[in-house]
Amino acid sequence: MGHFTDPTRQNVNMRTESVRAFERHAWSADQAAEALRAHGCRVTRPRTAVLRALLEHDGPIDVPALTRMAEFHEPGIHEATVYRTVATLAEVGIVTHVHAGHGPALVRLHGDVALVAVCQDCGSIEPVPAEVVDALVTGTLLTTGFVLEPGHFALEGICAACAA
Amino acid sequence: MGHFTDPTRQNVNMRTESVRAFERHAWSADQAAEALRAHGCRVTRPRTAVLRALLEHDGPIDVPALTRMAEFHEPGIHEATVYRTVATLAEVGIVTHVHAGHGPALVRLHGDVALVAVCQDCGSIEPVPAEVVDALVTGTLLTTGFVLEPGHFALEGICAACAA
DNA sequence: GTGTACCTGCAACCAGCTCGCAAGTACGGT
DNA sequence: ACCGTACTTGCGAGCTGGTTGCAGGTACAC
Repeated sequence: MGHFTDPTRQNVNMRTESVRAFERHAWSADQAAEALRAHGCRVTRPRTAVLRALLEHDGPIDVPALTRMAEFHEPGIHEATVYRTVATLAEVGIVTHVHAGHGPALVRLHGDVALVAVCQDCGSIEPVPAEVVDALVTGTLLTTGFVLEPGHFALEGICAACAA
Repeated sequence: MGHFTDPTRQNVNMRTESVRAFERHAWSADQAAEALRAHGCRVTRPRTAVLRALLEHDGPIDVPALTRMAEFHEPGIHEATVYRTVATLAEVGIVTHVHAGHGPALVRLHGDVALVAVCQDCGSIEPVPAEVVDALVTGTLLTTGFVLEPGHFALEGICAACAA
């Protein structure tokens, strides 16, 4: 799978500045718990487990995989609970979810770079450089008045490796 | 719903050149039938009904709505048949389908402009100008090597009307 | 006209996701 | 430290969008 689906490898030296910016996020476990409480939500063991799983896994991840990771911290956690937790975290502003073509939606921490491209061949997920995203958003805004929200959708195509 | 979901209204004078270009397509019913035969596919009454419905309805449309329109030409046509017909037409290259967020996929004739934006508020569908699309595709290609296929996904955000 | 391979209608099925409900638990109040 | 209540969770049923297996029908080559 993609660069961001394997939490054990980092390979930071192979990545550009914009790629590393994509992986950075503004949330720690404490900040997230604080944000939850600020919204009148309780900080429960299942929610903490989902948050820890999200923090461990940089990059977009689908709910079944996220559940398996959260299960490491909270055995027996139910997938429906993870769906509800993700919805709660989205309301609070900690995560967003993107729809990448046919498959399930992908959950990710609400970071600074917000647009990803999914390979139709191998399913890998790659970030799109911030300057390209900016050009798209401002270009669309100026020509049509449409305000794009890059955190809520994904681009599709063929990645460099599969195209070769 | 959006500008392209109501086949009875045209309002051409309110639209820009790029918008009208979006509505033009390269297919007539005869050309499409020819393309089907060239691929070894039979030209049946249900398929003709779906094609006529697509030609009547400029712009993206989901399968349930397309089925209702096709039913006008071929009463009793089954939704599963329309799904299969759309898949066949996609193989032949007559249509593409885009995934627009949460809802069903949208089917459209394989025309000249390939990227649309869907309003999360009102569901309206607007084309993105060709120059913005080109900048996105070439910018992504040059910086990451990723080959985007704008015909297969949609952008999301808030349209000018809803933003106001 | 005839045969056959493809296509259609139908219903069952599947994936992704949501919901209703009873049991459990975080946390403000005391 | 304890209690009470309102929020959360696990669980299973259910919903939506889409696919598939199969028996019967039909386009089209001959």
